[in-house]
Amino acid sequence: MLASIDFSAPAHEVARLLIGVTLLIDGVGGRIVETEAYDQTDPASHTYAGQTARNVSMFGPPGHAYVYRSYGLHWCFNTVCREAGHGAGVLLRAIEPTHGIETMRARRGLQELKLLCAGPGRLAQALGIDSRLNGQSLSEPPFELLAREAGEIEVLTGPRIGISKAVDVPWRFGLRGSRFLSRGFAAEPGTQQR
DNA sequence: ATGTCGATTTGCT
DNA sequence: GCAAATCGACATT
Repeated sequence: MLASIDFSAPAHEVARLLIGVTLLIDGVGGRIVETEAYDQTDPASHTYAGQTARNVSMFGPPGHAYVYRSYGLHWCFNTVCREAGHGAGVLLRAIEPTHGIETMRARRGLQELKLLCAGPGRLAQALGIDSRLNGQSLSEPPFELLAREAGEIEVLTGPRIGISKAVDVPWRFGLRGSRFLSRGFAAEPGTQQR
């Protein structure tokens, strides 16, 4: 069943809606368990200072991909939010591997399931994400978004990771109880730290 | 279990 | 020139 996400909503709402949704690229991927929201009013966002060659797709239509290179070597994957021109998006930080696990293991050169997609760079490597996908629509191949199963899920929130500005904005979201998070949430003792 | 360091693109917010 | 929405290797406790 296809997921119907309203990507024109504010980034922090979309970030919450995406938890539990299954993302596949060429049939490979899994259930989204961790996201972070960024928007143009946010000093930690790539779009804070306006449009540049790197971030153009974040100013494009919602429901498309923004892919950028992090620290010069990792790819990171975002979904663009709000109406075109707002420069808002959601960073996918962790996925629970469910589809094409052997493909992901091969791409990552790694056996351990827990670390296959636990982190934005790892997730991008496992799903084969690179700049070719930048600006592409998420409602067309190779992308597939499947609605989460019926029933309640609990979403945790906390401060975002790896930034030095707006560190107190609680725009990191995670699926409670998942062992596939990139890190635990402070509010939830008992969840792993790594 | 925790620390530090290197790889290397992008924009200077 | 330098910091960055990161990760893995290697060192030390």
